Amino acid sequence: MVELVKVDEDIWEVPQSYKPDMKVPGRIFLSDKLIKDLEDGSIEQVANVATLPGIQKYAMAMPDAHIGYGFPIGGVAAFDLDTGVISPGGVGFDINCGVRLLKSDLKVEDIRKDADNLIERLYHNVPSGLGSESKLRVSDTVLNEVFEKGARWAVENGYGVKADLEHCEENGEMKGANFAKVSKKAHERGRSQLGTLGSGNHFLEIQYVEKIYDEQVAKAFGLEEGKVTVMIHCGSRGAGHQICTDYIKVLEKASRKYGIKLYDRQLACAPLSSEEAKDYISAMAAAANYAWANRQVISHWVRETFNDYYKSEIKMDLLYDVAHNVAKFEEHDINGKRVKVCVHRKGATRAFAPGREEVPVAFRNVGQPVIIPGSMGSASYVLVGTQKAMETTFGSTCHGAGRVMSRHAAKKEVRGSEIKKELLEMGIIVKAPKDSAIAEEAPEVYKDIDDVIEVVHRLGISKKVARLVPIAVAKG
DNA sequence: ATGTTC
Repeated sequence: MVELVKVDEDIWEVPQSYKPDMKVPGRIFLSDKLIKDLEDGSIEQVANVATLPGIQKYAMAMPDAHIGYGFPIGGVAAFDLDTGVISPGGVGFDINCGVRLLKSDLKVEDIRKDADNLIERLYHNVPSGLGSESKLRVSDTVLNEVFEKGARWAVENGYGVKADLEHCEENGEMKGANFAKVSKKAHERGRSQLGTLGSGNHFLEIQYVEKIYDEQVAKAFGLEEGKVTVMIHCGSRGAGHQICTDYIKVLEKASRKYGIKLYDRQLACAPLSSEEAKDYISAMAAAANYAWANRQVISHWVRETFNDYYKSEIKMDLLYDVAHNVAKFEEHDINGKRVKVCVHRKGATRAFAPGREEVPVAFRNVGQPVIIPGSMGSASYVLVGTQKAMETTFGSTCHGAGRVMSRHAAKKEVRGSEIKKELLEMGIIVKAPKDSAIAEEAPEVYKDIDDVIEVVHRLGISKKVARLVPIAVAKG
């Protein structure tokens, strides 16, 4: 196993000499404390990614990194448009898994007594769990619209307001999506799941702003200490999963066809200029749009639930919606030149600096809101994108706490009923379909979110704005 | 993450 070289505080390098075909070195952003939890396999995966054609600067891993399919989760890699590739493994199975944060005007002390009832209703109104089906049934024609318009489809059909769209990455609508590139099977899986949370670490959480770190940015984001927020963490469900599965096969063939040497079969990819890559990109965009529509529909039901419960219109503005599993075409400064590259972020969040045109006008002078969900029962964070991120990580940061124990191991090691009790003693209500779902997501199977955030803050690849603490959580 | 096995 390769020795990591510490090049600076919180920065570790996988030397380019480790594998003969590495085009660039690897960079892993980790504190001395967190490096103990880093699996050897993650380092190997970073090195493997560095062998792919056209990769720029470094193959990177954020402090929440762990082993994933081909690329590590927490991985960032940018590829040159002429010489580089795109890989479904660099995006992930849950295409455009992401997080959004709704801001209410309610105060934490006013809502405590209602939390039990509220989460019960939210749990009822937003279907969750493995294979969960929506109360919304869409026709083929409508589903195609969802694939191509994303959150805009939802807003145009009464699920939310126009302002919501301005507060999503890509306005909740990735261009270039083509439903014709989505298989029949993916269509079928998508039809019944629009407006569902899913399972695993996906959740819907009532929280409050416990602490503000940056008054000026918090003000620009409209965050106030003691105010209630709602966080929604989910993705593209079975549709995105099927699209990923379908295109891994296509790109495995393409890898052979174009003679790309793969250190790991899971790195299947195709040159960005190829037909296979273009098809995957069109389908990936469709999945991304499905995920945005999904989070938008869920947001609408959350608003409805609160309004109905309090018998009045509760302010529930969208702060922002981030995608942490997607590949995007962006301009970055590389070797003194501004070039367009394809940035893969898999379990990594865009953290764009002030001034970037991708950042909504309302936040353009402070930077992009970065929303980082904690594990169940732990804090979540709002951060802000920085120039340092642009220079160091192609404008990227971490996406969460990151696992330290597999789902399988967690189910054996941890008792869900115990966790539920412990959380309740801490004042956190958990609603889940079964106790084993709670065990898989227990706080102790994740790294400490505060440690992960400390690293990205100290590195400056995003800066702390606010810490959010859970009150009640509904999960799949 | 996922109708957890083409």
